[in-house]
Parts: sequence; C-alpha cells; structure tokens
Amino acid sequence: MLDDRATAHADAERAPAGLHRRPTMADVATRAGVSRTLVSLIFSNKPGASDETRDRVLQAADELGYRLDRAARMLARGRSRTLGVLMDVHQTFQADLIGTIYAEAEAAGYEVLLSASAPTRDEHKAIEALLSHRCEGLILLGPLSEADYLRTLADRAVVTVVGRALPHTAVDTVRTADAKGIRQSVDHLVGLGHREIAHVDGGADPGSPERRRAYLAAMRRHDLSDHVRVIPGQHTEEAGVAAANTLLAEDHLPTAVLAGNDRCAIGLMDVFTRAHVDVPGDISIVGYDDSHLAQLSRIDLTTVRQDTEGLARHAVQFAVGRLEDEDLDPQDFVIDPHLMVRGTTGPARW
Amino acid sequence: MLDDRATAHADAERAPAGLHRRPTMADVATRAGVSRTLVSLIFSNKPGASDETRDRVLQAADELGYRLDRAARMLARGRSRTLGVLMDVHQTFQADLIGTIYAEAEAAGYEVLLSASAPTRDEHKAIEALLSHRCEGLILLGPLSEADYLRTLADRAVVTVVGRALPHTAVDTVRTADAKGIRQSVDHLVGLGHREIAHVDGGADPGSPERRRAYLAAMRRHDLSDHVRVIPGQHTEEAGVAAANTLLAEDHLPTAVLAGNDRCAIGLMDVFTRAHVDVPGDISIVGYDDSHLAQLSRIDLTTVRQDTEGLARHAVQFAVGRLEDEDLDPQDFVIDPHLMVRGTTGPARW
DNA sequence: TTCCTGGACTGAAGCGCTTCACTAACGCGC
DNA sequence: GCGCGTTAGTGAAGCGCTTCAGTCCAGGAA
Repeated sequence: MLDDRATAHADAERAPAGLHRRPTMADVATRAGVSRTLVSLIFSNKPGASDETRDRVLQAADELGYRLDRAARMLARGRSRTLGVLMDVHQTFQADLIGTIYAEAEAAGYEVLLSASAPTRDEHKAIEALLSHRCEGLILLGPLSEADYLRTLADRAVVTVVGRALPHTAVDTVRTADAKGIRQSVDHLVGLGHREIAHVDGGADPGSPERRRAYLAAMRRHDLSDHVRVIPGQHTEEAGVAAANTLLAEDHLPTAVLAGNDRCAIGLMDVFTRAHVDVPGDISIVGYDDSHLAQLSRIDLTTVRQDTEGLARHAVQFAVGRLEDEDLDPQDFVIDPHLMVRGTTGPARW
Repeated sequence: MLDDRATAHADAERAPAGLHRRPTMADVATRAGVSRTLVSLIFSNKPGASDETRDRVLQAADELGYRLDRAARMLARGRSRTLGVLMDVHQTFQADLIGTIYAEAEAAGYEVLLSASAPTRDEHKAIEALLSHRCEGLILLGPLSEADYLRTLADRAVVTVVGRALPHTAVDTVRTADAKGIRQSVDHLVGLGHREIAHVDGGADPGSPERRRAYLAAMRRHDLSDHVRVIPGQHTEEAGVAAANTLLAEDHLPTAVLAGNDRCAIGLMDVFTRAHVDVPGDISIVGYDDSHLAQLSRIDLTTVRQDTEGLARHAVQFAVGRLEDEDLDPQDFVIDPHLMVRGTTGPARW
C-alpha cells in the first residue's frame, strides 16, 4: 500500500503534469491484433502488410490518437532525416525562404527543424541546438559566424550556406550573384545620368563584402572611381537612418545611393523624405532583396530581386543530395539576380 | 569476405553519407575510464561525481567532440522538457516574441522548437510536427485555427495561446487588452477633434474581433455611432493598400483611420501619400503593434504598443507552470497596451 | 572493534521505435 | 509431389540515453 503510493508519486513527478500516457505502437498493435513490427512497417509506408490489415491498423491508431514518436524513430533508425535551418527571425528576406524550404524538404522526405538566432541567443547556440537534435543537414541562412567555425561544422553535418560565399570549404553555398546585381544597379543609375553614387554597405552582414567590391568595380568600369563613397552600415533600417543623417550633415549630397539591402534603403528614404529631400527628384535610391515592403506602392523601391525560391530549393537539394550520396562534391551555386526598376530612381538632378 | 562487403554496403546506406560515427556517452566513458552512468550524471549536472572525475569526463567529451543526443535523452527520460512554438515567419510582431521565449524557456530548463506556418504549410501541419517531436507545451502565436481544434490540442499538451482570446477552454491565453488599446486610440483621435474615424479590421486574424468590437464600443461612448465605418481587411500591407483604395474611390474621406495593425497602417499610408493625401494633414492614421517599422522617423506611426516581452515571458511561464504543477488552472492573462503618439495623427482637418 | 552513513561510482533495465532474420502459408511450374 | 518464390506476418536485438537499485570504500560514532 505504502509502496503503491510511493510509486504513484514518483510517476506523477516524471510525467508532464495532467497528461495521459501517450499511446505507443505497442498499444496500436494490441488494439489491431497485430505485432508491433507490422505497425511500424505500416507507419513507414513499407510493403508487407495487406491492405485490409493496413486499414485496420490505421484505424486503431486513429482511435487511440496515436502519434509517431520522432525521437524514438530517430534513435532506432540511426539517422534523423532532418534538416536544421538557422535563421534570424528579424530578417524578412530569410522568412521568404522558409516556406520553400519546408516544401522542398518534405518532398525529399526530410523533416525541418528551425532554430533562430536573436539578440539574446547567438548563432553559435542556435546551431548547437540543431546539432543536438541530430540534424544531418544544416542550412544556414546568412550566417554571421566566422568562416573557420562554419568550416568545422562540416564534419558534424552536411552544411549548406545561403547568401554568403565561403571559399575553400567542404560546405555547399547557394547565393545570388551579388556582383551582377550591383553592377546592374550602377549601370541603371549611370544610364540615368548619375555620377555621384554612394554605397551604404552592410558591414559584416552576409553578402555585403561582395556587394561592396562589386560597387567599387562597377564604379571603376564607368570611370567614376573619383566619386566612390562607401558609408559603413548594416542590414537594418537603423543603419539606413544613420547613413542618411551622415549624408545630410554634409554640405553636398550624392545624387544616388546604393543601399546594402531593402531595410537599409527604407531607413534612408525615411530620413530623406522627412528632410524634404525628394526621392527620386533630389536623390535616387536602390535597395537589395526586393522584400515585401519594396513592392508597396508608397515605398515603390527600385531594388535587386533575389530568386528566393531558387535559393531555397537548391539549398535543400544540395543538402539532401550530399546526404544521400557521399561522393557528391560541395558546390558553390550562384543565381542571377534581377533589377526591379521602380519609383525611387530617376534622372540625376542636373 | 562477401559478407563483409554486404555489411559495409548496408552500413553505408544507413548512415548519413560522409560522416564519421557520432561519439556516444559510452565512448566518452571509455575514454575517461568511468561508467556510462557517471557520464550521464555529469551531463545532467547532477551530484555524484567528484570534481576531478567531472573535469576528466568533460575533457574526454571535448576531445571526442561529443554532443548529447536529445532524441535518446528524451526517450529515456520519458519527457522532453520541450516547448513547441508555432509562428508565422511573416508576422514581424511574432518575431519580436521569439527572443524572449528562448531566453525564458532556457531559464526554466526547457528546450524550444520552432515550427512555422507558411503559405505552403498550414498551421495544422506545423502543430502536428511539434506534437510529433513530443513537445510537452505548445505556445501558439496568433493561431488562426478554429477554436475547436485548439481545444482538442489541450489533451495532448499544455497549450498557451498568445494574442487571441479563447474562452471556455483548458488552454492558457496571454494577450493584450486590445479593447483598451483601441479605446485609447479613439480617445486620442476624438481629443484631436476627429469624428469620422474609420476602422480597417483584421478579418479573422488574431485579436481583430476584439479590436473591432472595441472600436464600435468606443465610438458609441463618444456618441459617434453614426460615423462608424468598418472596412474589412487583414493584418497585411496589401489589405491596407486595398482599404485605402476603397476609401479613395469614394467622394469623401474619413478624417482618421484605425488600422488593424501596423502592417495594414503602412499599406494605408503608402497609398495615401502617393495620392497626395497628406498624413496627418488630411487624414490621421493609427496602427497597432508598435512594430520596428512604426518607429522609423519617416513612417513615425502613432500606434498601440504591445508589451512583447511581457507577453512572451508570461506565455512561457504559464506553460512551464502547468507542466510542473498539474493542479494549476489555465488562465487568461491580459496585459495593458500603451498608445505611442507619433507623427501620423494630428488635428482633424476642420 | 562494529555498525552506520554518505559519497563515488556501477550494472542493468527500459524508453518507443526500426530492422534483421526468420516462419507460415500459398500459389506455380514441372 | 517437390522445390521455389512471394506475400504476410512475427520475435528479438539494439539505437543512446536515464535511472533505479545497488556496491564499495572511506570515516565517524558507539
């Protein structure tokens, strides 16, 4: 009697409070009058059960509210068939990739686990969490970590980096030809008569070194090296605000600004409009990403569109590919961007 | 010989390609010269190992690159200590909650699993994925599913809904006193002399029925029932754009608009500014959420601030609380909002 | 000296699943 | 009637971990 109570208490401590024991395959098997093995077969969509039995088992499972236990499956299978995705919840561009990643992974028979970095949670921690969940593939969206760390990940999992080049590594990279996007932007502006074209860069944010270099190269190509002006920034609205304020504090504005991304561009426009600097009358602005907001009629931002669907699809396919076939070599896949000309660029002001 | 090859092949098929076998606790134990049990103790931060041994084990683990296997732990422990979070990656307001949720969960000793709903992946699927990972607690950020379905979840896990009321259920709810926020907005506008105050609602999006009701009530309180105007919308920029176009197509504009949320407000402003309808000179606009963008100087949106940190913190605490103590009753926790008066509201135009 | 206590540590069972190796039954060709 | 292949199904081992129930050895207390 006393023993019973002790046991009951111990159980109460272990089980999540207030929940009934979760049904297992064994329960389903008993109810359907078959072996556990057969239930397992059925839930894995493998042959070996008659249609009749299959239906009976599925019905039994349904009645019990049975739900497969991924942890147990993972353990037993020895592999998880899971892709871990690192993202920054505040980068809307990354959010655009998530939908496609889910769809593509599901089609390939893989699970997806999301792990977000945030001010309170650094990237490192977010990645470790994914590894701890036995993710076989890691898809890192615009990771900020140093290249060396990312390289070391490669022998713990198949790693795919999106939106950032990472030369000399065993990781796949999928990214936009940032140089081309920037070149198109500069060409477009020069075509409109601009010569004083400044660039607010993205600091260490993914893609920005490439964009910065491309800006310099493009300016050189147009013999505008004298007009080069790089303002240090980041891929945030705040950075755009700061850059705009820097420019306004000077006696002379450039006639066009290439922002590091759309968020930065929006910050810039924000300040300029407030200061009655007309966009594009007084100054033209080009963004990067073609985010949701860029398309809004008021913002109507000329920007460089990245093929989010293509990026996401290839990221998943590379990860899955290398998981299924170890002989595959990691590759660096580059997708062409497309300049979306909208209302924030116009003829230079003189 | 033939057998060997067959086996090797089978192994290659099972293991994720190209990866070495992941070290286990047994490997660590062997290397450190102790039992598996002791290693387990140490990794669970439990007493029973001398400091010396502890160090030795941790070092061995480090050398091997050992990483605890959550799936195995989960299985063995019988519980996961994991909270599953449902979010919509495109709702920036929800992104703001994530950081705090991670921090708070970690403090309580819980893991967090994120599952996103997206156009290609409905909420139902996202929730099932969490359940399948044995999440004990579900934190649903602004779920769109019908109340009945959410109610049924309650006997599979401890459920906490954020940002939406859900009466008569076994789930916790944490939300903002939307009615108060709306009332403050209306009071503010009326104080500025507005009488024709329209409301673009959020359709079925979380919180919007409450906001709509509060709008009607506040208008009544000010004897403005005659001027009530609800324009059906959603919590997206597009909905704001559509609503603005609807209004512009009429011969007479209201003097103020209460948007369903900031995104909607931005859509509205976008169209108005383009149409040379001055904000706030010709029309005042109030948003809801105080999102990142609302604070930008150009947008500078008057809006209702929700206490994101408080919402997130309480959501986690309620979930954890009910997991640790089954006697706790679910509650409906309501946090007061705060009107942030900025530049998009001004005196009525006559 | 004996007995006890507590700290340090171990062995083995078992979590829910998959899978390997196996059995039983049933055609089918000859 | 025999061997054979196929289909439908089963039993048991084992994935990496936690935990229960010990064991063993100090160092006091009696």
